[in-house]
Parts: sequence; C-alpha cells; structure tokens
Amino acid sequence: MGKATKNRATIIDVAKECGLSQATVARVLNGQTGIHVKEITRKRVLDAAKRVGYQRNAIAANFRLQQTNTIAVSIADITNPFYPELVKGIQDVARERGYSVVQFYNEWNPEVEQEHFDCMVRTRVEGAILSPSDTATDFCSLHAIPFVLLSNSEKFAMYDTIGNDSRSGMRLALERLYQLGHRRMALFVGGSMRSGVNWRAELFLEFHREKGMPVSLENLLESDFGVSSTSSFNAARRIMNEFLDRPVLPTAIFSSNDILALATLQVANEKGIRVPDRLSVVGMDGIFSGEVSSPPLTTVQKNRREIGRTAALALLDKIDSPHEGTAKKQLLSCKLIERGSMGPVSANHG
Amino acid sequence: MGKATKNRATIIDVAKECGLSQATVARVLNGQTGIHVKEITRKRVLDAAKRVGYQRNAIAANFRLQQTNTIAVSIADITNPFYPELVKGIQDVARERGYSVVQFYNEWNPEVEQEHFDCMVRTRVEGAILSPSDTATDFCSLHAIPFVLLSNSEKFAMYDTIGNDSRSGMRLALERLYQLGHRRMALFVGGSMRSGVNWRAELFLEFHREKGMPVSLENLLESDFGVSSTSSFNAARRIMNEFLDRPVLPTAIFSSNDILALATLQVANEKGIRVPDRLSVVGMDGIFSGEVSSPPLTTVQKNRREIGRTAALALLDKIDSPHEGTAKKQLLSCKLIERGSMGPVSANHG
DNA sequence: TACTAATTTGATAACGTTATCATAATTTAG
DNA sequence: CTAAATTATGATAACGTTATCAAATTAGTA
Repeated sequence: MGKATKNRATIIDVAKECGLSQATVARVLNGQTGIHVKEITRKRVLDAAKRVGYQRNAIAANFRLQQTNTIAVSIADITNPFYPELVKGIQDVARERGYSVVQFYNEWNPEVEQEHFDCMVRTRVEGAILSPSDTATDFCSLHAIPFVLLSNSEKFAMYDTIGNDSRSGMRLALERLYQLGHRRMALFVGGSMRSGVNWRAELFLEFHREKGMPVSLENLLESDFGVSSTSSFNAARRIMNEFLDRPVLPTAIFSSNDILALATLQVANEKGIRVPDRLSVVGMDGIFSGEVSSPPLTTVQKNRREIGRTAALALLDKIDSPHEGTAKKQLLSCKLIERGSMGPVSANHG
Repeated sequence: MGKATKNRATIIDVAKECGLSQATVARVLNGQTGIHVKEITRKRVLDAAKRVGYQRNAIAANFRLQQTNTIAVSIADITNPFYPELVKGIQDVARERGYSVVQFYNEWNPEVEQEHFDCMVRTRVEGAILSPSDTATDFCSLHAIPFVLLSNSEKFAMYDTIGNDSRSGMRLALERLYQLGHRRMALFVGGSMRSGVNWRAELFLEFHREKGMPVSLENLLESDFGVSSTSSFNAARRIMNEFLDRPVLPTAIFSSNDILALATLQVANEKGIRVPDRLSVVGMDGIFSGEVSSPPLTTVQKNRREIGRTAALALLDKIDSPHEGTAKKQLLSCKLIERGSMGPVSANHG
C-alpha cells in the first residue's frame, strides 16, 4: 500500500554535511528559540541544507510540538452558494496566521456531523468553526478543542457565535418596501422547521401591526429546504406556480433567502407578471445568482466573506488565549442592495 | 501563545489502567498488524480506554508512519461557481478512503501557487490535485509528491490530467443550433489569453467551413477574465451592451462559459431583445445561476462532481501504486442541457 | 509426559523534530 | 592577565505511536 516513506533529507543529514551538531542546524533552520547563531555558521548550515535538499518535516515538528496548525470548518454543503464566500474569508485569515484549514461537509446529516467531530478530535485540530446542521447539535464530543459557531439562533447562546443580524436586515427590506408604497406584502420562508421557531413570521406580523397594515395569512408562504440548491429552488417554484395564479396578488414578496426569491422571479417572468412593475421581489443573502438574474435581484446582503473573517479571528483569539469569559455573540449587520427586482408601487398594480 | 499541550490520555495511561503492556494496548486500539489478541484482553483494554477517555493521537501515529492521510487541492478561487461542485466530488472520494483534504486558493497568482506547493511539501501531503493557475505553471517544486492536473490543455500532456471534452461539448451545441436553423452565430469567449491558443475560435471557424456558412469576424467576441465572477460578469456585460446595439445581430450566441452567457442574457433582456425568440443564448459549464435565470440557460454541462471524483480516484490510484506508466489523460464528456434560452430560428429574426 | 507448534503478550527501538541543560568559546570588567 | 559574564555550540531526552523481535503462554501431537 501507499507507504510514503520517501528518503528525504533530515536535519541530521544537514548536520553531517556541514559538520555541525543537529542542535545548531535545527536552530538556524527552524528554531524560534535561540537567535544565538554566528552569522558564519548560519551560512554554513543554509548552504548544506540547500545542497542536500532539506525540506522541513512538518509531521515531525507538529508531533514534537503536539500541534497541527490546522483548524476545521464544518458546514453542510460547499455547493450551497452561501458557503464558498464564507469559507474564503476563513481561509484568508487562517493562512495569514499560518493555519491550514480542513473542511467537513455533513450534508445536513447530524450523524455524519458527529463523525466529523470525532475526526477533529483524533487529528487534533486546534480549533473549529462550526455551522451546526441542526439546532439540536451536540458539541460535547469536541472535548477541549475550542470552537465558534456560525449561527444567529438563540439556541446557542451558551457558545461563542458569529452570525448576521438577519432581523435588522429583514426590517431594512420591509421598511424600504413600505416606503416605496407597498401595503400588500407576502413573506416566503424556507425550511423554518430547521431553524426552530419562525421568528421571521413573527417579525413580519409585528411590522404590519406597527404600520397598521392588515395582513392576510394567505400571504405567509413556506417552502421546504432541499438537500441542494437546485431542489430548494424547484420546491420554491412549485409553491410559487400555485401562488402566483391567485386572482389578487401582493405587490411585493420578501423571501428569507435568494433562492426562494429567484424562484419567485423566474415563475413571475414565465407567467408574464412584470417585475418590478406589478411585483417587487426581495431576497436575502446576496448570492451571485441574484446579480445575474433578469431583472437583477434586490437583496439583503450578508457579508459572508466578513463573517468568515470574523469567525476565524474569533477562533484564533480563543486558541491563543482560552479565557473563560462568557460566551460572546457577534452579529454583523446586513445591507440592502437595491437592484431591478424592486420598485415603487405603480398604477399597474392589480 | 497557544500551547495546545492538553494532557490527554495516551496508550501508556491505558496500559497502566488495565495492567497490560502498551504493545498489547496498541494492538487492540489501533493496530492493523497482529490480530493475535485474546478476546478477554481486548475487552480489558477497551474498558480501560473508555475509563481514561483515550482518543488516538493521530499526530503521533502519522509521525511514526510518516504519513498524513491528507491530500491537497489547489484551485484559483472557491467562490468561482465552477469549483464547489468539483471540490465536493474530491472530498466525497477522499473521505471515503480515509483521506482529509486541504484546499489552497491561489487567486490566479502564480507566486502564491508556488508558495502553496512548498507548503504541500513541508506538510507532506500524500498527493495533490491541481488546477494550474497558468499554462506556464511549474510543478518541479512538488518533488516526489504525486499529483494529477485538472485541465484540458495540451500543454500538460506530460502529466496525468483530468478534464472535460470541451471540444466535443462545444460541437454538440453548435450542431444543435445549426439543426434549429441558426445560420448566423456569434462566439463569445473569455480569458483566452490565459488558456493560450484559442482553440474555440478555430473550432468555431472550422464548423462554419464544414457547413459552408459564412462567418463574420465581427461575431467573434472576447471578454477579459476577472478576478471574481462578478467582475467577469460585468466585463462581459460591457461587451454585450455595445454588441447588442448593432443593427444586424446573430440569431444565436455561444459563450465559452455560463457567466458570459448570463451577461448576454441579462443585457438582451434589458434591451428588449426577446430570448429565445430573437436570440438564442447558449453557455458552457452548467452552474447553478443558469438554472435560475430568466429564461433558464441552455448550457453545455460539465459534470463537475464527476471530474472531482475521477481526479480523486486517479490520484489515490497513483498514491497506492506509483507506476511509472505514461501520462494518462482522461476527458469526460459534456452534455447539452436544453433550457429556455435556446429555440428555433423564427420569422421574428431580424 | 514431553516436545513441538501455534498463539498471545512484553520490551524496546525507531520516526525527526524541539527544548533543556551542559560545555566550549568568546567578550567584558576589574 | 585572570574572573566573571556573555554568547555560541553540542549532547541528549522527550513527544506517542507502530513494528520488530524475543519471551511467555497455550494448544497439539506422539
């Protein structure tokens, strides 16, 4: 089998080559300890190292130091357009600080997720950034390895979490729609079963109450989360295909994520319902597909790169100084990106 | 600093706990060597291990075995919608076979890419799957670590490569367009400078010659590759904004990737050029955004998941048996996915 | 029973680094 | 020109596993 026992040059080979002790060689090649090396010996070592083609054996060093310089990222599915940007943000920070990143994809399967936790413990990753597959996810198998969570659920209040202030973001969108004259809105949410209590519906109703607007319960729509973006999209299409046939439609539909909004947009286009003239469509997340749709999608943008960066920084802090302080929750603010799918209420509206 | 020297139980602690030698303990807990352990001792060890909370120290084991169970993936940019699916395919196979995957993102920067190669050598990954940032990329720093390339360029004929049969895929699309009555087509390519010779233009011209169709050089369009999908998209939009204002337009535009096609689609929609009635738009890759556009994008789909799986399998084979055989090139076939953006030539055409 | 063969366990040497301590070489101070 | 302080190098012990070989135990056979 793949016995990778290459005969690569070690520190000892370098020592022999230059006639110095391995301790000295180690000091110049890797050591962060003593800077007590004469310039001439340093050169002697460096030359010898080059001659024998020495490459530091990180496995050995890691073993000696009992560290891996590795952090883990656990997410459901990298093909979900929400994640790549986020992972990118994590990688940027991690690599800057000398850490590698291993990624784990659990595909919303809690058992796979637990296996991955075990793997993290075995391989001694030095920290983990976790996007829980479920609000019931149990982290105790992670033992003493520090981690932060990607979530904005209150269920995880006892842990350090980084998330988006989706509530404020959603309000931002609703306020803007109101300002544009919309008084008949619909809410389209996905996978509420997973996120526990549906705070979006509550916020939607509260907003209507505040503004003194009536709200028809028929305008609260829900679609299943699929295992993939495509299946989520198709499920949302089915809902919208039915909904948009109703005689009286809302003038605006706010969706809890861009995929739902894009499904709405596509179905509306197919049915000849002009967007934004007759229907404004607003999504949430800010994925790439929303930039390239027709019309481009107005969306509550989550700065995913920044979430990743923030999470990585928080984790590295925690690794460096595992202070027992109370759990910290960081909520990054969202931004409303206004594109062609949203417009003022016009006389065209039914 | 983050001295992660946790006092976790070792094999020796277990040995003390159950009064057996560490050799025996090792045999039952990790050993793939001798199965010569009495059932009763095995149980004694297992119980003790559980009592002291033993977790195998993979760093130590890896050191001893001089292996990491890790493969590396080097790509330009995970946020490019082409890659996540591919990476997923790699991860699936790798994890199945007990390998972890570390990813490296070079952002098209050859220097960063080289740094990453060095890092792979230091950390002793057991293999690498590389999507070269450039046709000039030099792999010699990878020394003895086995790798396969993700590419369909002939420049890498001396290495094992896995890629898509883009030529056949492109022909598939052109033939279908011809069959639908299109006689005036345009070609829209991106970033040809990077991929060296522009075989797409050659193939396009060849196809026209075969069919005895005249071809206007004005219909050969080119756009810059951006550092991100968004910038590529915007660059393509600028080209199309100008092109689609011409008095006489082609009846179909074939683009070398979906992002260019989606830009075409969006600009056409904005200009009131009905797709597919007046213009058929065909892309290449099969990214998610093409499913959710209006109309949905006809595209030459590359099975990215399968490329990833195939590359991973090829690499693992190579790791297991580093036979010196000649470089193997695997080209996976593409599939034409017909969606709403393509249609027959109708009387509507100018 | 006694002697061989098979099975089961134990002692111990790696793996290549880093870190500690001791020693050697050099500089500074008196 | 010594003695002490400083600086530069060397010898060596870990880190926790796996693997090799030897020793002990059990089973098999005459």
